[in-house]
Amino acid sequence: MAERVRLLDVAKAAGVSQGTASNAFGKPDLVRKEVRERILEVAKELGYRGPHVMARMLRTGKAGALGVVFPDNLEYAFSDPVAIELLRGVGRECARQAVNMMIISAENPEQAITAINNAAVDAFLVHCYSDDNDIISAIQRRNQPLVCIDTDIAGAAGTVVLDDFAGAEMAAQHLIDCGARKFAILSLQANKAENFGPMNAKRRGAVSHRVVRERLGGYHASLKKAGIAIEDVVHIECENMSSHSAEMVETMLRDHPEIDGILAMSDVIAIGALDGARASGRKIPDDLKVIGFDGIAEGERTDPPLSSIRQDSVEKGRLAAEMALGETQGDNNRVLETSLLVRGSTR
Amino acid sequence: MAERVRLLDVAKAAGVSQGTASNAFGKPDLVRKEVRERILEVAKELGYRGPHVMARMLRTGKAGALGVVFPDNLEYAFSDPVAIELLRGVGRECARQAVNMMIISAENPEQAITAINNAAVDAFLVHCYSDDNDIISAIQRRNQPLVCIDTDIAGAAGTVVLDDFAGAEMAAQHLIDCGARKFAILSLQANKAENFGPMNAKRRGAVSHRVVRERLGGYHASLKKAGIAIEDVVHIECENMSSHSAEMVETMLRDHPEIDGILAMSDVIAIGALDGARASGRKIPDDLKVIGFDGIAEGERTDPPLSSIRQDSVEKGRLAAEMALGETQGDNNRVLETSLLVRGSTR
DNA sequence: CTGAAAGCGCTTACAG
DNA sequence: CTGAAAGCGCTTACAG
Repeated sequence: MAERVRLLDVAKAAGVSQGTASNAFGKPDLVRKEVRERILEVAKELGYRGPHVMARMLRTGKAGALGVVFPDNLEYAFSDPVAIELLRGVGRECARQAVNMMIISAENPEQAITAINNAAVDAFLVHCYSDDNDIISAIQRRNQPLVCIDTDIAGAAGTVVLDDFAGAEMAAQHLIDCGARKFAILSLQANKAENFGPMNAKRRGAVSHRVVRERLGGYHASLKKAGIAIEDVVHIECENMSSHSAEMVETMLRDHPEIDGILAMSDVIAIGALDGARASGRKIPDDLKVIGFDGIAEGERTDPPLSSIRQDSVEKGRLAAEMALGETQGDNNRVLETSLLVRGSTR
Repeated sequence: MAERVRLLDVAKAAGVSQGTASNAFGKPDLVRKEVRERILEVAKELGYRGPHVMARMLRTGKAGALGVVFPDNLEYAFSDPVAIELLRGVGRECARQAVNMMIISAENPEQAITAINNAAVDAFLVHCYSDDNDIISAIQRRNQPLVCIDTDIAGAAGTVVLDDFAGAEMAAQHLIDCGARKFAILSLQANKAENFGPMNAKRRGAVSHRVVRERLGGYHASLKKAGIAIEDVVHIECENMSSHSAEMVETMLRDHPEIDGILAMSDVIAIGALDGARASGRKIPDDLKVIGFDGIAEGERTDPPLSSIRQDSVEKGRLAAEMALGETQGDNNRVLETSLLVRGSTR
């Protein structure tokens, strides 16, 4: 490959100083029109490809990119429908602000830290459930704006979370209103230790993921209000994967045939629950009512269509990106609302 | 904020040269253990945050990131299930090679070109349908490895495409084997001009998107072989969106009630076709057989489950990333195979 | 194994 | 509006 043409080469060939040549590209208003055009023409003749990105970055200190990290599970970003919606929102805001989107990729936590240190970005966005995390610390060490989604982290420039408590309250209240009395709660993973299956009271007390804690609290609040004892509620911790929750629900319905209402902490889990319930011979919503959480599009096509608590994940991502990129004034701890979405799986 | 601590500050404080300090971080083997440890300790005391990313990039010329561009439609990346699978594959390979993933984001083509010029990456991956494209030219001007997915572009370092022709042949042959005789083809967008609706012979001759050209060719080959005249086949160009194809199919079945086989160029289109056919009172597969293309997971849950031509989009993305990052020897024009996926929508 | 020096390519005060 | 100069922070030949 030929030697790279530099700005200085262009400047010399055009008979101007390097500074003027630089301005011709970066600040066109500062250069007289004829001069600018001559510089651009000479540049084209020499095959100059425009200012070197890395050099400009070093000089200006601006990377023109937003880093996005998924510390809990790095492949998760492109698997979970909710995470994808989030990315769509982030992408939208990045496009609006003419900033690229750097997805930090790694196979394991150690590599993730290296990846974070190697990323030329102006700010970070983190989606995670827990806050005690080496990856988070690595980001904080970079000393750049950091916005957290779905969890609170001390020292973050901002936080975007859902009013998970209120959403869960709504979900449980809705099932109660539909006549359910014997409840099962299908929980998302509650903390770092993977411990899928029945969730006893001890484990329910050791929840470190904010989302799980809040949603559990919301469910319980409505159930208690309706006079239902929490000890009588079946709790199961599920992987966020339909095939897994389907199995869990089949087993559960064998052990607890009386269950007539399922509160699932995600639509992905709820969709599996529909499968498991159908395989167990239950008619939904007649025998058993199921409500999910998130309101993903796929819930429209299930059999029956899935009731849920709708959240606007796209907006969640967009807003977080906006905050990270520093266009937001004032309050930097945002709580987004949810709404009840009634479809065929409850009545 | 305090002044940034530089490597030179660390070197001075540790009583070594800057070069040695640099090696302590980047090439630990070249520095005696005690010296290295002293340097690292001094660094920690001074609050040195590790080598400045941009400076290292400028010096080494390596960005440690792969650029990913979706020139046809920039929001498409996080909307289309097939694009998301592609991204998952790219992400997986990036993780394997410890490289980050830079998604080029922009609201319009002009901004996209700026975004490309501002991206500090080592190589580009492009997913697109057409090859005549200002955005592609902008990437090529960067003079970095470029791998194209789903289209051929002159001067690309590599290409990953599907054997779309063979896949489409299989799809049509399968419907013929199932007894269909009166066909409709639901095409993806055929070229830059959005021209949704009936697709006459003239427009069928002006297809610039490779995928559409190949799939159309494959369908036609099987149909001709079965003695079906192409002029009798209804062709409709659809937006790649289920709600749109559903409408198109309702109208189509009103105008052409004889249709008993639908060949859809994507599963997203096919899923809409199922809706449209159901709304028109057709029983699938008894009255009408439908086959899609792609084999996305969502096709398992439709009513009835969708037959399709399966492609491995994850592997497509992964392979393209591998090629772009230069780990591939030999042939750099890969053609991936497809397979027939028979489910409830055909019999 | 260590040190002194050059230079990656640019932008931005500064002086005119 | 233009030019000369400094410096962003690092890594890497090179000489010892």
